[in-house]
Amino acid sequence: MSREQIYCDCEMIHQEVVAATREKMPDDNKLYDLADFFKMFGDSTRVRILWALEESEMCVCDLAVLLNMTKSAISHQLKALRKANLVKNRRSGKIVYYSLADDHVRSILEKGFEHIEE
Amino acid sequence: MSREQIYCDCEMIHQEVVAATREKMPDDNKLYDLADFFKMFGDSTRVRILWALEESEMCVCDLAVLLNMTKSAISHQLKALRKANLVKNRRSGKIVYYSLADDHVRSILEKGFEHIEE
DNA sequence: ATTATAGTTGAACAGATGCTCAATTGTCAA
DNA sequence: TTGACAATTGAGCATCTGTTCAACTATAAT
Repeated sequence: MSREQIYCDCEMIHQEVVAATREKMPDDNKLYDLADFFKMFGDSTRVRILWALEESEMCVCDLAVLLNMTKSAISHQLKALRKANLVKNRRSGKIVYYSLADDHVRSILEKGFEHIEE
Repeated sequence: MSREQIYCDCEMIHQEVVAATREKMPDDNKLYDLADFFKMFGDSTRVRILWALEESEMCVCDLAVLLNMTKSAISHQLKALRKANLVKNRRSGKIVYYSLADDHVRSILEKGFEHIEE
């Protein structure tokens, strides 16, 4: 009994299409990583942080004031963004400056904007 | 007492930067919409559906078989994708065919891929 | 050393999210 | 009109996620 019949209570309607697509699809693990990557853009706090850092390097306090949130909340989100390699930081005395780590951020944000503007 | 001091227990470090960024930032509601849009790409099931539909139009059964999931689970996600204007559908008899509704999908997926491939 | 401020961290909690399950709708064929 | 199959829907449930809160570290100034 094939793997497919475990879940789907239906006859396979278009076998060739499914088979061909299965061939062309990237590996599942790649697609999980891709979803995790986009998850970073799927929260308004993180999107606003990214948009802000697009304008200029900023410290945690700047972002907290700008977004009207606690430093803690911002810091937690910056940690997630750092883990996803979307932002990087440098320390100068007591202050930690964050900036974008990736050139793709702007173009991804803009592509998204194009969509919702329609 | 200004709006900012409600939340942030710190002195504003770089007032000009914050003020300038606030000017340039899009409206908050726009950024919430943007986050909601990217949320659609932030789940592996939906990403796999989008990737599959990039190859070819498919019915719910095809997708269920391809992704090894129930029709119900697929249908729920297709509903979300439809609501976000990312997929459209057409009925032919008992079968409902889904396809991409937006040209941006491919380029957004590819931009994401570029990032995680580094 | 003590104090103050920037930033980080982990636990806890509330709300969001994705799947399952059962019931239902829509369409076609007998 | 009855039965079969594609698809949808809503409730329920378990998990994930984002914020708060309190405690902590790091750095600089007095």
